[in-house]
Amino acid sequence: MDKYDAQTIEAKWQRFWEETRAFEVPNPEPGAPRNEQKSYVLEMLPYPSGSLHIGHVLVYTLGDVLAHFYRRTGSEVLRPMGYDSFGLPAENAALKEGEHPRKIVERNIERIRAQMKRMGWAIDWSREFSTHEPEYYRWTQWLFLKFFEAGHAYRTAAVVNWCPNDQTVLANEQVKDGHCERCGAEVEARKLDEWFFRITAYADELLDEMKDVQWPERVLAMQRNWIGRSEGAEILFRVDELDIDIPVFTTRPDTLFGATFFVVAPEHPLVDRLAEKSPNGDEIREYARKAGARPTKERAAETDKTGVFSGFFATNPVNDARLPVWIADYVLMEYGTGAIMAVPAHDERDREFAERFDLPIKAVIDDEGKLVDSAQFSSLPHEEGAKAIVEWLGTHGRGRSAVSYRLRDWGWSRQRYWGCPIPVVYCDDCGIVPVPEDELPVLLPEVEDYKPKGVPPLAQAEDWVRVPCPSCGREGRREVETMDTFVDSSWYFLRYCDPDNDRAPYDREITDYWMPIDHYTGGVDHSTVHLIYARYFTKVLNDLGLIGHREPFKRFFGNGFVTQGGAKISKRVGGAATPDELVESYGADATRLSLLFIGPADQDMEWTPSVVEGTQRFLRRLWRVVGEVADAPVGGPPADGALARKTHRTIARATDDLGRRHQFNTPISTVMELVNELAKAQDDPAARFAAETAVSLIQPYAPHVAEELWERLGHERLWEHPWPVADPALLEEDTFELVVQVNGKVRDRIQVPADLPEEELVARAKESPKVKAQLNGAEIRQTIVVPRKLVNLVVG
RNA sequence: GCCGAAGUGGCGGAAUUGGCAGACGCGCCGGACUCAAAAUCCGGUGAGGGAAACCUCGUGUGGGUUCAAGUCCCACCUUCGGCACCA
Repeated sequence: MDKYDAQTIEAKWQRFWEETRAFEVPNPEPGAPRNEQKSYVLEMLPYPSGSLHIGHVLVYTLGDVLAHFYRRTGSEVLRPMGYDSFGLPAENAALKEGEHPRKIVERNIERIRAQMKRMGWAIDWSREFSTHEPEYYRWTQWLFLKFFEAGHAYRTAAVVNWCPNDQTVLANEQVKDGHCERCGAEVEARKLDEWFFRITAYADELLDEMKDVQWPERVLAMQRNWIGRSEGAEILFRVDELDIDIPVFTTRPDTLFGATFFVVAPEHPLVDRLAEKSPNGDEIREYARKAGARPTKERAAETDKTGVFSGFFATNPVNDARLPVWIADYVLMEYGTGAIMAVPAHDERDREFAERFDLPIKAVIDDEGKLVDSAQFSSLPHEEGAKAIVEWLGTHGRGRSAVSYRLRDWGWSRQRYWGCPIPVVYCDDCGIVPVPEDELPVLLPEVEDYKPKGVPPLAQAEDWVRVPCPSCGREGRREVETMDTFVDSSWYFLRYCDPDNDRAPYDREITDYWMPIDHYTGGVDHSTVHLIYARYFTKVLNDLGLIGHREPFKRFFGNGFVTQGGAKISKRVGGAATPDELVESYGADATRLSLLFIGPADQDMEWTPSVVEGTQRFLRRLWRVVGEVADAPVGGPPADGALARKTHRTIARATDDLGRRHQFNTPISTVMELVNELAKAQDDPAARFAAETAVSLIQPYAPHVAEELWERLGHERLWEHPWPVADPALLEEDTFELVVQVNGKVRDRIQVPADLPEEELVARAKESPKVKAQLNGAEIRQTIVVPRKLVNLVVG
């Protein structure tokens, strides 16, 4: 038999799949019967900011394995691909290369597409699109209009994250550790007008509907942390001298009797009024100005608490205690109400402040967790006390239970060029006016200088900006900011369902068939960004009646990072292998196999050349062994010997690992075992069955070599061939190795017939010379029998 | 501090419902083929003791439950990820 030649084989089948459009799937015809079993398999779409790296090979191979597996187990599989080509990542790549973003992006897309085809991924290429194409962003704009009309989108002045390097606003979700997620520059606080989506209105839905998805706990936990829901109470404190009530939020209403002072944040709107009436107004104003200008991060880093007394007192509604009102920067305006009741006995920060400024500390919970010194609530367990106190506040009109969130509204407009234009017009008379649907898309104009400089580059396109107000017809001005890339990617999976629709973003009947996505794969770095935005979008679209589901991704698989030489591979690092080089040296099949064989795909993994050398060696071995079996004459009766049974067990294991356990590495191991067995028993009557099965089971991982060997075995179109099914009758051997333990320690292993009754198993165990030696005549106190596994003899 | 995940040979990892720890692969050692090497094939490979049969120990640490624990319970330690002056 000839040598295994990956390049020739892979070229042959890739050409065949392309010519026969093997992986295109039609949409259901209206009214026609539909395949009951559909499977929408998707991986996060790539930014065309360069070419594919080894991490991409992992993600898309994971999706590919599933797509093949589901197709062959009877599902109609939708497995599309596109490019997240608008927005910062793509634009920054273009700026680096010094050419127009469109040119760079389109060049990268061509490169990536070629790489994907060279990997042999089973993609429905007829549905491909890029988010920067007007045919796509027209509908991004259309969806925005729906959001805007329904009050989900609004524009307001806010303190936002400003990246001085990228010269644009960033969403909270795009700031990691105080730095820009994309470029790493330290983020500044700026107050300016921004577009927002009211995602906070969906905080509870985003939490509650997690129960309807099968996601890794770690990802759900990240989203929970991000949303940061805290239950507690809002309580009104009265300042008589000023005739005002100040609300505070607390998660610990049970400690209300322990409040000994009161603090408002320096940015709190009431600070001006306090200063105005206070004898030390200048000091207050000075403190508030200085403290308020500092970012939260910096304030938190301060070791000593600072603050200034206002001269006023707030009244504790439960006991009329007069609490001195302080202004201090350890209280943040952006959380709760920007004012707190301070309970130094039971809050570390309040305690530090009390100690620093010599304020009283009053304990109201004892060692047993019961309330003390709390009037009629004393001696209640503190959880009950909390409820009782909130109830009391309610009946006296001084408070109610309340919930606070860490989540902020999603700021998504960018002062940059390369993004989806926002279809609104500013009119002096009519305000913000949406562009009529039939005038979409608002095309992104060409501008001379698209480089970021703090003001939106679109403002230069004066002819484009000046437009009649759609409402009154007088002169208006277009919005010159653009949408963030995460808006584009919040609905792209719907467009794949119906990519050529020019009357709507998609046909509801078609999305109702394909959606939700059955298996979504991508990096967990998107846990609190794309994955939360897409969930939010889906819920709004559902509430607007535009789609029939509330969660976009039924199951999410968060793949680990691939490292080479210890570094995360996002760009080409020195010495790291690229997919192109790997494919050239080892072929696509060995490369694909290597990334899934290293270890569990949901954990980070270190890729080394020795792994792909190992998988290449396996493929050569498979090629030789299966080739030899294929060349041998066919014949012999149906076999039920050891090799046949091993083959059935391999089917069962690979199927269960892939279909139920979503484990990608162990199916490869189990097929390797089968090939090892087959190599030793090529004359076995079941050899051909074993060879065919090995090829069939490895097909999702290494589709080219599998197809070629399948053809040599006299068959065709393995990718459409039903997945093998194990015969339950042949899953076990007719004998098994009985483990004999004495006092729980293995003392012998004996081969026995599978159908031996329990008493007989025990008898055989006792006959073993090794066991006899151990027992040494002692009396057996207890006998444990695990059928088909072991016998344990317990002696005194 | 809070939330989450994870600690197993020289290395990546396997062990699905509590039932033989270390599958599969890498590396290493020995052998075959070869003038030689590469490739390939065959065998070995947790640690300690022993000539061997075999024995003892062994899944981060310390306890516990059980005939039996990598797996379950309690208390810790370490690493990684998220959140964090969030009241």
